[in-house]
Amino acid sequence: MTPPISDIFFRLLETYGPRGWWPLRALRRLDPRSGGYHPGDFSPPVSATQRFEIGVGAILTQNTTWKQVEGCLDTLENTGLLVPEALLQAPLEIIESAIRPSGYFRMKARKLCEFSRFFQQWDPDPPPRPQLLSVWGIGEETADSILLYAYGQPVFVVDAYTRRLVERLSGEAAPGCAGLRKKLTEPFLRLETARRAQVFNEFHALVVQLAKTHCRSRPLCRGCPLETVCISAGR
DNA sequence: AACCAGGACGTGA
DNA sequence: TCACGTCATGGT
Repeated sequence: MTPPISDIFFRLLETYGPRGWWPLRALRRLDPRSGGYHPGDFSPPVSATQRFEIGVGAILTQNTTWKQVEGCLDTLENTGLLVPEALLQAPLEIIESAIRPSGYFRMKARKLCEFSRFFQQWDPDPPPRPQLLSVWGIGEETADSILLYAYGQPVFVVDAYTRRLVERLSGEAAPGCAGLRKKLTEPFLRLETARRAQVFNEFHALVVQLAKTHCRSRPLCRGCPLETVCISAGR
């Protein structure tokens, strides 16, 4: 039978160690495994500048690799656009050219403007989830990432990787996004809020790591840290 | 050379 | 609600 979710979490944590998300550019040099910092140090991130960077990054990384996004964040920063006020008064073509490598650059330029306006209204208060979801360009995963990583809210981020992992572990179809989030959240409800946020912070980062190395669309089960507990293991 | 990447939206059934 | 097309660049 599939082990408890907490067991999955600890197996991943033992294997990969703390991931140190969100990967803010200011922290790029620090190696999460070098002991240079502790993942709890950044939840929640301290400055409005960093919260905005997280939101922008969450949008830019939609269906794209983080590596592409990093370059775009640098370009935005270097052109003075990594600030909500500046983004809102900049010509659309300037924004588009700055974020081109992240793909969907026309859509994402619009999304960044929508998010900037929203950010001005709410930050530094953590926005209510429904309000965040009402922003054009911010869906469930992006909203949850922002709530968790920018505002330290105890939200379990459910993305395509999470669903894939759960389905492979159990061998059966997972519930919808809301149902899956509830199912994954419940085992941790006895933890106090800040600790829960810290666990969810690491958990999502670890799931992404697993998805990149083993639990890919074409699975590489050899050497997977969950090989002994996964019903689909062996391919 | 197809396939995938830390999705979301619009549309028609 | 769900399936499907669209958005787009870059790495493997």
